[in-house]
Amino acid sequence: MPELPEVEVVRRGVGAHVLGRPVSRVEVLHPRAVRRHVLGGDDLSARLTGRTFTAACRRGKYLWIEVDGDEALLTHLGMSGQLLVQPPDAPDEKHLRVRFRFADSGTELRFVDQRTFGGLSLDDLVPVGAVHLPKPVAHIAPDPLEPVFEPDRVVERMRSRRTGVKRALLDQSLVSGIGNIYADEALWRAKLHFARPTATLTRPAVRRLFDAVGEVLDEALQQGGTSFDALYVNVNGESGYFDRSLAVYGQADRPCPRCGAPVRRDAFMNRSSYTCPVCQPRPRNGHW
DNA sequence: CCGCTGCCCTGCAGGC
DNA sequence: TGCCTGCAGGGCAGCG
Repeated sequence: MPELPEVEVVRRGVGAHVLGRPVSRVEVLHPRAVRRHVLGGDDLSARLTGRTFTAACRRGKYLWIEVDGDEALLTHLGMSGQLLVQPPDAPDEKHLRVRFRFADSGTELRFVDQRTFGGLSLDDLVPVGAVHLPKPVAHIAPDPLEPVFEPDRVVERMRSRRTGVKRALLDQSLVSGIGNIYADEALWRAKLHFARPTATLTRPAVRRLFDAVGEVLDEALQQGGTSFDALYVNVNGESGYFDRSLAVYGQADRPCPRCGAPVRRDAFMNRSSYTCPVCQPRPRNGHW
């Protein structure tokens, strides 16, 4: 469940259900789910057994659970990953990849992932600036909901790029947590076309864009994230409701909520971009 | 260093 | 009915 609001919903669920509970058994049911754990599934399992989850943390779309304070079980949900808290007698999900049992014999933590783009690993925590991050997350920029996010600095970095504004929004080393849905929604709110060159944007325009990013992420989080189908759920298997508030994402041919013009879909980066052709005119000659 | 393409997977919808 | 293509919310290696 991919973008920041959905991952944050899962982080809160994990934090509420598995902290302080010693792990009694880890079953790795699909090797691809632990491919980023270099020493393999048996090692992951052995090193977690008997230890206790102490905190649930997140940066951008990465989620990790600190283990006794010095290591972290790092998770990326990829396109279709889920972390579910389930009673031990609940039937195995079709795409169950990793199961964590606890010494109290209560609920299990399950990693379920249809497309196996996501995965788990156990990593050392390293200091990065004012925070500690799992090593593979060290190069990921702060997300807009973190206290260490510095808007002015990110505005300048974005303006110094030589690329289109949507490509920059999706670059997790510039600002993290934004994926295809919230990029399109924020660009619509800021009335910017996805191909607008970052270098042609004024400082106030980029600031307005990041204001829009912050608003759309906050609103989505308040509604439990965006769920188009059963693949995107919280730890209890429940869907979010922000799909009802989407202005343009997935809304091809439906009216723009602001001006009524039909929303258009364009191919972009092997994916799709949705825009209002009136509110977000395509830039011409590298300008607008 | 930076920007960009291709690829890793499974499942579903729609066209033929 | 079944086969094929295109598409899906992500990230990374490797290229120029």
